[in-house]
Amino acid sequence: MSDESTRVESLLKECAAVGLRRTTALEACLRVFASAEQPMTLQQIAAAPVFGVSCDPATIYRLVSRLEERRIVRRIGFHSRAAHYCLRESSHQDYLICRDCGSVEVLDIACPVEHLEKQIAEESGFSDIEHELEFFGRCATCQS
Amino acid sequence: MSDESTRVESLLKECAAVGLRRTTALEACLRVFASAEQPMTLQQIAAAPVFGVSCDPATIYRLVSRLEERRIVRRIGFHSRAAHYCLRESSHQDYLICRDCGSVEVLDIACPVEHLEKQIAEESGFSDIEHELEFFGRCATCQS
DNA sequence: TTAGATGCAAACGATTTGCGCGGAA
DNA sequence: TTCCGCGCAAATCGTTTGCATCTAA
Repeated sequence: MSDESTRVESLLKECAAVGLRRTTALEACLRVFASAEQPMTLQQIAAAPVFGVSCDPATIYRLVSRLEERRIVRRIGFHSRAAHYCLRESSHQDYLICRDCGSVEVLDIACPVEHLEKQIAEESGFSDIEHELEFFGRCATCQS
Repeated sequence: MSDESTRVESLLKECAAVGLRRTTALEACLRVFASAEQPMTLQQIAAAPVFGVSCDPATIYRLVSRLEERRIVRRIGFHSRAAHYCLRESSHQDYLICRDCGSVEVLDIACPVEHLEKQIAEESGFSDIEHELEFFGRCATCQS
């Protein structure tokens, strides 16, 4: 609650610092992200109850794009047609996705590849390396 | 060459074994996959010179979907809007993608997470687990 | 006052589906 | 002869963009 509000407040400061205006939509959007358990699609964000009925998809699209450019949110691929987004602030996460029902679980493991990034950067000449690791399988429910 | 033909031939046998008919499109499609250096999009496949001028995208879509269902090809997300596909036969690969120009490199590293799959399966109840690991960065060219 | 945001509507690109025809088995 | 696979055309879906209006700074 208050915990989440504090979080949103600090995110808003971060946004202000990178030149974003404090609009209703931004605030609502951050609130959605802060309370989300999992990465969300633009549609899911737009449909969240924080926005009265719902919000214009184009607005959400541009808003989230701005947040992604400023590196406040991270984009995740999964295998669905729609992209998913989550806050960058939380530490890096890896995911386990059911290829039948599409459910997403956040994996609670020490990410095993972070140390590889430096090595790969050196060998390839790439800079600013990040990674994305996903496991796909069939969840218990879908196996029956 | 002849090496590639042998490979295509063996893939065709595999296809026949899972109930696919030996059509011109299937053969051409497998040839494209066999000679591809990297995962390809449906569009790239459809535009390959092996198909006269080009092939109907719907045909490629259904063809590749069938191949994916039969587990002959694997689908890969990357972050582009279009999905990429590659043959499953080759051993598992991890990728390094430039987030500016979209170029794809196949990483020549021992994949560090394969041993995690069993552990994750046990803890989560998921079955048939596979993973996808991608590194994103800016390639040397895009840094200038 | 003014540059950045929003809403609405229309354009796009990548699938995805319906349907009638043709060819592999 | 039968059923799978193909091409064409149309529908979907998730963005992505143009433009006029609004508003935080």
